[in-house]
Amino acid sequence: MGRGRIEIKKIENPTNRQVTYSKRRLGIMKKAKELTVLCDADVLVIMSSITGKFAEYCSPTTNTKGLMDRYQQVTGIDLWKDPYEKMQSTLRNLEEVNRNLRREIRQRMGEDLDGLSVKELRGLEQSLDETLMNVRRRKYHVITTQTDTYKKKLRSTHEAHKSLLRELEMRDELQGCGLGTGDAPDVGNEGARVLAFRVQPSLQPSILGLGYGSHDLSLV
Amino acid sequence: MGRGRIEIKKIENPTNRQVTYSKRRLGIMKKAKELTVLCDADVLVIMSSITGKFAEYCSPTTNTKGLMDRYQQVTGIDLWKDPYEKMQSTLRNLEEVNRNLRREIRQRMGEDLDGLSVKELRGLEQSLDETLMNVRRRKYHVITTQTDTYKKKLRSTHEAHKSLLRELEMRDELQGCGLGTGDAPDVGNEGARVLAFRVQPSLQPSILGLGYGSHDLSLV
DNA sequence: ACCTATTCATAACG
DNA sequence: TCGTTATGAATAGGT
Repeated sequence: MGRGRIEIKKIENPTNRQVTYSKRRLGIMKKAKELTVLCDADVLVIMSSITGKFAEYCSPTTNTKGLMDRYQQVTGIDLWKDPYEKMQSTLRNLEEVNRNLRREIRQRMGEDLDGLSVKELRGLEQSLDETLMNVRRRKYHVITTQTDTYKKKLRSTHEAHKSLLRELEMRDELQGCGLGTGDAPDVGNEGARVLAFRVQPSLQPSILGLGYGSHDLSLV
Repeated sequence: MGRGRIEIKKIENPTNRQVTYSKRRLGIMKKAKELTVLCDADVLVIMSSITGKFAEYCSPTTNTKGLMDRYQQVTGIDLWKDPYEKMQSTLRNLEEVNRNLRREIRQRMGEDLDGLSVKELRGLEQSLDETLMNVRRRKYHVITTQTDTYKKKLRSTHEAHKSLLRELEMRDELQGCGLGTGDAPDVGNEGARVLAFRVQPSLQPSILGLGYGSHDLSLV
């Protein structure tokens, strides 16, 4: 068709190619529409030129998604069925695991114990006992460490204080008397205040919202 | 085209319609292929006649799924993107929750305590203490209940045994002497055997595989 | 976007 | 479903 036949191979001239694409695209669209009407068929056509522009025709009786769904249902081709189902099973699995974890936590909080046998209760009791010892050990360790830190800081503060006093005394001696000793008590107060501030334990609230004592388990 | 023009409306003659469908289907396929080659374009065509048979053409450079993916990406049309992404975010969320639950369990098992402050440790300690009391209470309750049950069963078995004995004695008395007393010890043995069986404590292992003392948390 | 010579698709029929 | 053919439709190349 057209002035002389053409070989069916890629048209090298880009302009020509684009023109031909437009024309033939319309042609296919028209054919698709005609087929839809003439034969009462469902047709889906999607085209994209090298420029990335998409063109679509879908018979009015359906829509793209519906037709694709039916298509893959008939062909049995996965398309996205496989990853979807995999994901779904992963999800179910995670939910199951989650339920178990929650139940375990509840049991480790002394709730929901009705289903446990004496043997299991004994095991739980022992585990809790060991945990309690661990927690206490850890607590004492943290407290000791903190205390040591404070002691060291206190010591260094005292050192600084003393050296300041010494310096002042030396200055006093160098500059002679007459400035009094009013500064020394002040410096002492200052040190005490700093200490009081530092000794304040760092009561930062749990970053992750873990508040032991107010477990509501209302996650998700 | 063809011997005389035709109006573009549904072909009423089913045979004719089917024939036309087949021919035009091939025609569109051919055109699609030509467009693919001539213009280096991606083309997807899916057709289904009223009989439900599907026919597909997809340019060789891609595949149906790939082209559909790109198509919906460009158009932004949902298609199945929405449910998929929703699911993905749900999944991520569940995984996050899961991690938190596991961490909490680990902490309630005395591990992973390094990140906790003294206050949190104190709270955990108290919670564990309370839990321990709960568990012990529950254990004693279960043991007591079981013991009571066994006692009752034992008592009722004894009653049954005694009444059997009484009956036998009555029979012996009614039938007069001469049959000996060989039956009575036998019946007694039978009763003792039944009792021994009943007294067996039902040490069913945890149905859900929760074995306190061997927590590996290797779920999922 | 339009024109037109030419090729192609296909309706009707066997 | 397949082949043939007359005919109208599609379109390549040019403006």
